[in-house]
Amino acid sequence: MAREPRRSGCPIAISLDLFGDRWSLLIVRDLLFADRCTFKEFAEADERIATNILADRLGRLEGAGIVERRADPADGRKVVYALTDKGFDLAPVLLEMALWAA
Amino acid sequence: MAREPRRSGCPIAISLDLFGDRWSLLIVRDLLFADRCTFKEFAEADERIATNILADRLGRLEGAGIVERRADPADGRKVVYALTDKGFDLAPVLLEMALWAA
DNA sequence: CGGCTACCTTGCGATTTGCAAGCGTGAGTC
DNA sequence: GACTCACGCTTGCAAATCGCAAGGTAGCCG
Repeated sequence: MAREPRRSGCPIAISLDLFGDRWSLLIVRDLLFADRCTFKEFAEADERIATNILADRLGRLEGAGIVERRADPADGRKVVYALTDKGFDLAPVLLEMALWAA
Repeated sequence: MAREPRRSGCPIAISLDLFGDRWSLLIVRDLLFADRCTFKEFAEADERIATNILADRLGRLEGAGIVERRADPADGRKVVYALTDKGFDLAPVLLEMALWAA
């Protein structure tokens, strides 16, 4: 998996390097608004992300400190994903995007 | 140039279908904050977008009603791009992204 | 006209995507 | 323990997209 080089110091460009694609923010949306937090639940969202892309994006988001993975203590097969504080801070971005489209 | 199929009714997904890539919002940023409005100026921004990608993204943004192209009356070679109202409405999205990265 | 500039377009190799199938481990059942 | 399924990935491979470089067309400038 190629690591994105930082293209410029512009904060907007930095943000886009981290989640400037058609899938990353949908995962954050699911975590914030749709109560989805497992691999399977993300994969079953309406937009039908492919599982390899999903695994890649979850890895990147984790690497960027936006989400955290934890084993489910109740079921060792499950991995529960959760937003970090940095991830929660993306809520206004998603909110503005939703407002714009509406 | 493939037209994106609408993947779901979610307003966030709709937004991402239109500008969910690493370049589209940088063009909007240039128009909003950097006083850039011609092809050459966009191409010379720090992030160094390739010219074929730039032409493609400008076409998509125009198709989405986010930017408008006009011939420069003073110089027939130049094409001046400008944001539509719909394009200006993206300012809060970019602002939140910049705040998040900072 | 001749040279220059602005805006694209084309060719093409490299990367990324998307679909499907498969794998490994843990849970539940007997 | 053996058997079966569920979950979270990984792999293979064709197709689409990207990015670099080069070319092409039309307008300006002398």
